[in-house]
Amino acid sequence: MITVLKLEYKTKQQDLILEFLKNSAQKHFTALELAEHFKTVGIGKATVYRQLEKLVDSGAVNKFFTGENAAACFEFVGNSHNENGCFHCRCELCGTLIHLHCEEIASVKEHIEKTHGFEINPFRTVFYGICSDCRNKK
Amino acid sequence: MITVLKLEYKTKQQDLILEFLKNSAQKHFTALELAEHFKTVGIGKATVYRQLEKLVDSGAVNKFFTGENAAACFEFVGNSHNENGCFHCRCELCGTLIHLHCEEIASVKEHIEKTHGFEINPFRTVFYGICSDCRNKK
DNA sequence: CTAGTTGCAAAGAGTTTGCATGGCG
DNA sequence: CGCCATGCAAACTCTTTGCAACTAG
Repeated sequence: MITVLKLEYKTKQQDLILEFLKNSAQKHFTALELAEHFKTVGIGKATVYRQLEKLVDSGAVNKFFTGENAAACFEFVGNSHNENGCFHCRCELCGTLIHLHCEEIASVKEHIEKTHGFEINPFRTVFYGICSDCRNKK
Repeated sequence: MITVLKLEYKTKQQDLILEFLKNSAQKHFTALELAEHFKTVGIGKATVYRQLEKLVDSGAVNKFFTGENAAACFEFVGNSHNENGCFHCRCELCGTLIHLHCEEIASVKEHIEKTHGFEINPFRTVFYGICSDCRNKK
């Protein structure tokens, strides 16, 4: 259960990116959004991509695809791979991404694992559908 | 239960693409793979993209992201919109697509709808994870 | 000092768009 | 005939790579 964030080589760029994501837990950003944000500090686009890759490998950051525009999203998950797993819901109309922490879903994860032999990866799985806001608008 | 694939304008390119996907049910292709395949018949890349979009809108074809390389995948799902909703599980290792008909999952769909106000679209939603075969191999 | 990192710009992969031509209804 | 679809190429978006300068260990 111990995640070793073995980032042997430390650079200030790496620190800045990790800190920013850590302080924005539960929020997600595309690589380009991050690149844009760090441009002011003088961190180049390529560095953002390269550091994100390392952070994902280290387990500190989660990478997932929303399917919206083929742009990957990144978000801090830390060393605490919480067993419940946090699922994402993406609204097909307005694009909002909703984080779902729910016992009932965690139990389905378990059900599928035991009964169907399929081990769900909550970090990659995204539920598509219509959010309550958009439903009400209709 | 009848899905009307209302494709008012019919072209032979559209027919070719739909037929090909229908005859390859359970298989998935990227847009570029399809474009490559139809290049020999004289169908342009842009047409493949544009027709795929329409077929997805019509419900005949499902579009999903493997997350592997940010390339979208397409596969025939037909008019069989069974009300239970058939969920897909995609193995991250071997790429197998598993069709899941299960009461328990249908109930979660309902739960999320009622409790979280989010209306899941079973056709777009794909569970990512590791299938039993690949788990056993490890 | 050595090896990994940075930033820039250029290259790549996947997808979308503009526009003139062609085909369905 | 009018309108949408087609095909080509160019444009666009997201991501990766080459390379010289730089920096952590």
